Amino acid sequence: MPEGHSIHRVAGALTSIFAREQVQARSPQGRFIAGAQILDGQQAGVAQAWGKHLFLPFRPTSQPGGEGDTDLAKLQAGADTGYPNWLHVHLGLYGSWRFDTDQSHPLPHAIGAPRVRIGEGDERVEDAGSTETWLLPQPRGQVRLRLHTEHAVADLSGPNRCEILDPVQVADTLDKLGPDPIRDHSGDEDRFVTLMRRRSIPIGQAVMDQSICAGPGNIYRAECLFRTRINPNRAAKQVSENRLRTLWRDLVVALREGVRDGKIITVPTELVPAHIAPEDKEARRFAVYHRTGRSCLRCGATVREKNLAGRKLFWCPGCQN
DNA sequence: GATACATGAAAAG
DNA sequence: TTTTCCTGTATCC
Repeated sequence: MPEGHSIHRVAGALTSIFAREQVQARSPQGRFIAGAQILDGQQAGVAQAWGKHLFLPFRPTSQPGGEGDTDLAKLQAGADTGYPNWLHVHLGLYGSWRFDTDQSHPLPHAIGAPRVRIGEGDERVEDAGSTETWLLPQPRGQVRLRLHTEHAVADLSGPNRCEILDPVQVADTLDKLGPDPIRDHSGDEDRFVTLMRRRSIPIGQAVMDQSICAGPGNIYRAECLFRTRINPNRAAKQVSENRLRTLWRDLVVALREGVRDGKIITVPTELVPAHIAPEDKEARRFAVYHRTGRSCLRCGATVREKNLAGRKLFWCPGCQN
């Protein structure tokens, strides 16, 4: 259940273990055999994330060329990256990446629904890729795609999307996405404001609309609207430009902290409870998310919950106006 | 053993 | 607006 910050961490992990390496690809589960066959034996480039979308570029080892620049903004503008095959993964609600490495690479933390590492405790097998000092762990559960070298393995389970795109298709995918606060390129804040002010849907819904803003999920939308005191039920176009700018900047801060920390902690320092009730452990991490019926850490009003477009929305009716 | 649920999004109605 | 897809875990019999 990852929001955008997790995907940027996945990109970092995949880059650290696979970039510039020749990678073996398999589909232990069997649902991505043709795709794995295309990637198998190819050289990976630097992985990229845009919102919740992950892109890992590949090219045949026979293909000449230098480093190759996999920057998505340049690709979107039509530049040749030197990589013909792009693995595109969206984890959806319960996809996950899990990693194992030998001693040569730091072990990336698992990302997604099952927050456990592969490797430890798992049965190991002498498989292609195993070395004298490192045996590949047996795939656990439904592994759609396994990527590995002699030093590291990444297992992908339960993705919403897992496909191979050519550069034009990658650009088409990016065209449908709004600006990503983690990337925060110049002009992104203006674009965010423009897109928001065109919409009559509640801003609580708009923040999660990936064509307006790519990256925030249910937690960041609740927490950042709380932090900026915006009522999520208000129509997006009805929120002042100033407050929209404040919201964008808060999303930039919150999501980037998420990338840095590897977890979502959004309670402002001054609101962190000195001591917390046993039944309210979440209060240290979240101000409103999953705090229905509890007292607002800022104003004391009772935090509310309701269903909005199929997802649970949490907010404080006291201080979000 | 059901069953509900999850930090998502697209398709179907 | 509802259904569907993808998987694993928690919780309830």
